[in-house]
Amino acid sequence: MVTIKDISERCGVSRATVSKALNGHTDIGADTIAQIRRVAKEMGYLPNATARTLKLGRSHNIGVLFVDKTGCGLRHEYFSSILDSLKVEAERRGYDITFISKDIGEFSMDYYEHTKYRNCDGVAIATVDFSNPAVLKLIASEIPTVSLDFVYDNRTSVLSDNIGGISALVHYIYDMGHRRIAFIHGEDTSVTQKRLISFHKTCASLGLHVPEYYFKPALYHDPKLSGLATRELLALSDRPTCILYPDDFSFIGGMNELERHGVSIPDDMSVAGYDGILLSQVLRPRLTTYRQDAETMGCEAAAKLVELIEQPKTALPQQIMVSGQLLKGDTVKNINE
Amino acid sequence: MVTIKDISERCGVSRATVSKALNGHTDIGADTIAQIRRVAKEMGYLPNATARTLKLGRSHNIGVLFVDKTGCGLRHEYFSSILDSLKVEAERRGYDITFISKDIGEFSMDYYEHTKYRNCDGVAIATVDFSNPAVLKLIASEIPTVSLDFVYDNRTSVLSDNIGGISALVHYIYDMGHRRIAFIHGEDTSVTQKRLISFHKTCASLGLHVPEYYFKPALYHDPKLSGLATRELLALSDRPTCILYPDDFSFIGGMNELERHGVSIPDDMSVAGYDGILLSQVLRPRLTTYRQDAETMGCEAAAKLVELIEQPKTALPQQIMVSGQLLKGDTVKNINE
DNA sequence: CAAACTGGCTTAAACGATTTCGTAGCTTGA
DNA sequence: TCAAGCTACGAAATCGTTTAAGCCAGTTTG
Repeated sequence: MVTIKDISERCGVSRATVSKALNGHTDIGADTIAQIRRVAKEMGYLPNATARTLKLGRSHNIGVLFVDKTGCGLRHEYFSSILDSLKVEAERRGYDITFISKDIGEFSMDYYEHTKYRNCDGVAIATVDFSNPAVLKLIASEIPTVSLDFVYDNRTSVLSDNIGGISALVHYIYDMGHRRIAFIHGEDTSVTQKRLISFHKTCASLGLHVPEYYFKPALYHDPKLSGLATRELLALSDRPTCILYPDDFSFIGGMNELERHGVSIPDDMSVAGYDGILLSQVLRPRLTTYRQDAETMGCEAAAKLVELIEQPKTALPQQIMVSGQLLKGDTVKNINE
Repeated sequence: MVTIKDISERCGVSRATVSKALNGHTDIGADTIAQIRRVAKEMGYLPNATARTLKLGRSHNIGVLFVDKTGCGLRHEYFSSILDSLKVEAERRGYDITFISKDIGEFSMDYYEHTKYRNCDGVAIATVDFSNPAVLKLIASEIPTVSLDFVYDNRTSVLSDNIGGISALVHYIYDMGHRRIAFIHGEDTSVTQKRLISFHKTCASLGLHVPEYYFKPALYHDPKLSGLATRELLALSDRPTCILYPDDFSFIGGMNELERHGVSIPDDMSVAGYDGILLSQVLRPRLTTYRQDAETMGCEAAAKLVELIEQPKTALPQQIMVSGQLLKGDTVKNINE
C-alpha cells in the first residue's frame, strides 16, 4: 500500500509536508503542493481511514442500531426505507455506516461498548424496543445519538407524526360519513400509545363515542392476528363501518378475512392502513392510508446526527417531527348521502 | 478512555505484558494474567478496534456493496433478507458490517478504493448491476469477495437456483395440465437470462412450443409494467392459461389487471410469481411461487467470505448454489380433467 | 561446572497519519 | 544595519496496540 512515507521519499520532503499538502494547509509552497499531489495520484495513494481515526479520534463512521424484537428486522419496508435514506445522506456528508450489534464474535459487548470499540462518531437508533436497558445505556451516554420514533430525556430524535397521522385518518373517515370506526392496533409501544391517544382524542373532539370492543389488539406486520381481529369485528351486532389496521401489511390479513365473508371493500366495509408502503398503492382498490415519510426521517436523522457530531457545542437537542401524508385511496366509502 | 497503558501502570508491568495477558499468550505468569484481567475489568477496559486494525492490518470488518439501479434498493425484501442474515452470520463470526459506497463526502473513490480506505477484510457484493466497471474492478482485485447471484472468473459466489426454480415452476404448471404458459420477465440481467434459458429448456423438454408473443419484457419490482404486459396477454386470441410473473411484487400489477377484466384467479387464469416474499403467502388465494432462500444465501455468503479471509491459502473459490422451494399456492388451477 | 535452556518479563519499533513547535532563510521597514 | 516578520518546511511526539528480540535469574543438562 502506498503511504505518505512513500510519497515523502519520492518527493524529497518530510512526511509532515506531504500530509499538509494533501490536506490543504497553507504553510506549504504552491509548487511543492502541486508536485506532491501529482506524485500522490501517480503512485495511487489512498489515505488510510484507520490511521486517521486513531490519531484524530474521529472515525467519520456512523453506527446504526436496529434491534429487532419482531423477527422481521430490516425486512420491514419502513425500516429499510429509513436505513436506505439515512445511508445516502450520511455518505453525502462524508460518513460511512456500520451496524452496531451486541456480542461480536466470542467477545460480548453491549451497544455502548461496541460503539466505543469501533470508534463510531455517533449512532442512529431505530428500534421497536426502547425498553431494552442496553439501548437506554447507549442513548444516555456521552456518545451523540439520534433516536427514531422515541424521545429520551429531551435528546435529539426524529419522530413520525403519529398523532397527526391518526388524526388525519380519523377526520377523513369521519368526513366520509363514518360514525362507527374500529381500531385494530399494534403491540404496546410508545408509538402505539400515541396512536391510541390520538384516536381517542380525535374521536372525542368529533363527538364520537367509541365502544371498548371496537379496539382490538394485534401486532404490527402480522396479517394473521389482524385477520382474527377482523373476524371478531365482523361478528359484532353493531359492526363498525370502517376498520383501521395497525399497518398496511397487516391489512392483508383483514382483506382476506373480509373476502372470505363476502364483505366487499369498500362497499360493505371501509378500511384504512398505516405506513403507505409501496404495496398499499398497488393494491386495488388502492388502500387509504397514512404515508410515513421514512425517506425524510432517515435523511433528517443523518443530518442531525452529523450536526451533533460536528458542532457538539451549538447543536441543540431537538425533536424533529416529520409529518406524513394522507393517501386517499379507494377503500373508504363516502356514505354521507 | 481506559487503555492498555493505564492498566500497565496500575499493575506495575509493561504494556506488552498487558497486551499478551489479555490476548492469551503463554509467556506470562498465571498470577500476572489473573491480576491484569481483573484490573482490566475493574477499570472498564475496552480494546480499541482502530488501533488493532492499524497494527495488524485486519479490521474484522466486512464491507457490503449494494448497488441499486432500480431505485428500490434495500426496500426489496430479497435484498433486505440477504443483508439481514448476512449481518447475523458475520457478527456471529466476529465481523462487523460496513456499507461500501462511492463518493464518500467530497472525496471521490470507487468501490475498491473505498474498501481499502476503510481496511475492510472482504466484501460481499449484492447488486443487480454487475456490468458496472467499478464493481468488476472490486471483484477482480486482490480483496476477498463473495458475489451474490453472479459469477466472475470462477470466484466465490452464492447463487440462487434460478434454473431449478423456473424449471420447478414450469413442471408443476405443466403437471396441472397447462400447455399455454406465458412468461413476463424482468430486465436483461444475468439472472433474467438464466430464467429465460431455463424456461425455454424446460418447455422444450416437455414438448411445449411457446410462441414468441408469450414472452413479455417488464421490470422487476414494477407492478405497473407487469400490469401492462398482462393486458397484452389478455388481448391475445390464444390467451395463455397461465402467466409467470417476474416476481411476487410485480404480480400485484397483474392481479389488478386481471380483476379489472373480470378474470378470476385461478378459475379463469392461473398465475405464478417468483421470490416467495412474505406478501405472496398472505394473499388470498395464496400465490404459487418459488421461494428464494435469501436467508441461507446471506448466511452462506458471510460464512464463505470469512473463510476466504481467514484461510486465504486453503479456501477454494467455489460457487454455492442455494436451492429454493416451490410454494404450491392456490393460483394455479388443475385443468387436467 | 560451564553451557544451554526456560519462564517471565521489558524494550523498542512498528502500523499510517496529524500537528505542535521550531527554525533557517529571506524580506521589510526605520 | 538590525530587529521583526514572514514563508516554507522539518523534527518529533502522538494515537492504542502488537510483537520480535532481548534480558535476567533460575534450572537443567552433559
